[in-house]
Amino acid sequence: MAAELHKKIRVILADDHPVVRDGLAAMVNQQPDMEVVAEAGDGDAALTLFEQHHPDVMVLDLRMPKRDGLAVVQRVMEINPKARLLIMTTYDGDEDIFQCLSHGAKGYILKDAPRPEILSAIRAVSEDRPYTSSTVAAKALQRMAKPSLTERELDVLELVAQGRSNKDIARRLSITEGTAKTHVKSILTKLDAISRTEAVAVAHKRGLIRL
Amino acid sequence: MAAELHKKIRVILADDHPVVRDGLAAMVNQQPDMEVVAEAGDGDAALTLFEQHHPDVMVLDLRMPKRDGLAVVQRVMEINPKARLLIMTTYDGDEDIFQCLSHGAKGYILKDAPRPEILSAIRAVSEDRPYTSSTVAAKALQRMAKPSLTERELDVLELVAQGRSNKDIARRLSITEGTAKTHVKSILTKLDAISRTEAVAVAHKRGLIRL
DNA sequence: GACGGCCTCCCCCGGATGGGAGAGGGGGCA
DNA sequence: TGCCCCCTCTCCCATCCGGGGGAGGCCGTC
Repeated sequence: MAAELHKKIRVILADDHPVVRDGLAAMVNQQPDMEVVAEAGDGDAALTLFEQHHPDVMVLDLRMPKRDGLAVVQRVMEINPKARLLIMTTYDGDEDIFQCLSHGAKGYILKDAPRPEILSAIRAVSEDRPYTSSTVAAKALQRMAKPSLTERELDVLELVAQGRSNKDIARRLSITEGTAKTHVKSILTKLDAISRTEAVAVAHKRGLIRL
Repeated sequence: MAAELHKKIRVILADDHPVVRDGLAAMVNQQPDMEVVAEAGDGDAALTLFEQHHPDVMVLDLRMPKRDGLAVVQRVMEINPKARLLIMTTYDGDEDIFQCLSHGAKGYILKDAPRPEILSAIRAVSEDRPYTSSTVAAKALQRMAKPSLTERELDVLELVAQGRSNKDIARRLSITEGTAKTHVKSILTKLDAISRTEAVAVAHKRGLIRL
């Protein structure tokens, strides 16, 4: 398969750390079968460059200024549903990866992956084959088994994580305190937590919330 | 100052992301006045390589497997109090940086810093001049003004963040529930929070706890 | 139409939590 | 020695929180 010399894999890198971009670029450009055609430091730039270059693969950091990885994935898939996106991030507990994958990203890989794994992920995605690191695959299975929170519950959870009281949450969401309590109780049940503080801890661990 | 050709700055890089090491190495080795003499992927390796090479500067990631940046700083300063360490991390809300700086690290810089800033930080530290990014300096001032938690309070805070009840905390720390409550109340006062959940949120924001 | 999920609201109640105030012992520091 | 901080423990009390229910309305799908 490395014998296909007719065309190099054209790659765009999007990551807000110059250092990481340098490392990836060096790694990619050393390969005979791929090359970096552009680099972006934020989500907006990634979109612009994607439309300019139409790369074979775009490597996307999940956490970026201006527009995060998920937003970029959504927009890119609107522009070109056949786009091949490889999500790259630091933390493997991130809930967003599932969102990205379900929105059409072809692969997911951790930043601390060894070089060969990163390169083979890029090659896989370039050929339209999905690539998911084993740890993520395992988490996906776990996740399927567990009940997921509704939109409203996520709204409430976010406020709970900020340390708001039920009364305060009710005020901010324009619902009664009783309803807020109902949501909180539901969250506790689904996350298998005894207190709101534990729920926040669990939510953090599962990447349901950030910041 | 770039005219001092008699000796290159000898640098060790310690970071658990191969990609980041590649990026830094490429950047450093392009400079006429510095070179990378070794790379480490975890804290233990960093220590071993430090003793082998006695570099002019060691660039240290705060979050590393086996032994984190702070532990490496402490150990290195025991071995050689004159060692020049540059701490590098992703997140600027991290409380550990102050620990590192007070334990003798010479500089601190964010991973998303532009290339020139990283290079000048390495040069500064190599000349034994402190280097601290402006955002960190600002935070340090803020921090001085605010009351800091005691050791015991941090113990309690960690358990609170895990979602433990006062009773549970008391059991784990072998104190009475009343005492646990006293600590929690003190934490709330110092962090200016109304509830334990808000305290956890504030603590996260200030980098007092992790995970 | 019937079913089920989601959001909204309601009830009761015991235990946990937070606010206020006090107090003793130990260790460090002037 | 005296002072101050930290850790420990105590008591009181209003409030919040979490567990147990139930229930109506609005959506979809089957």
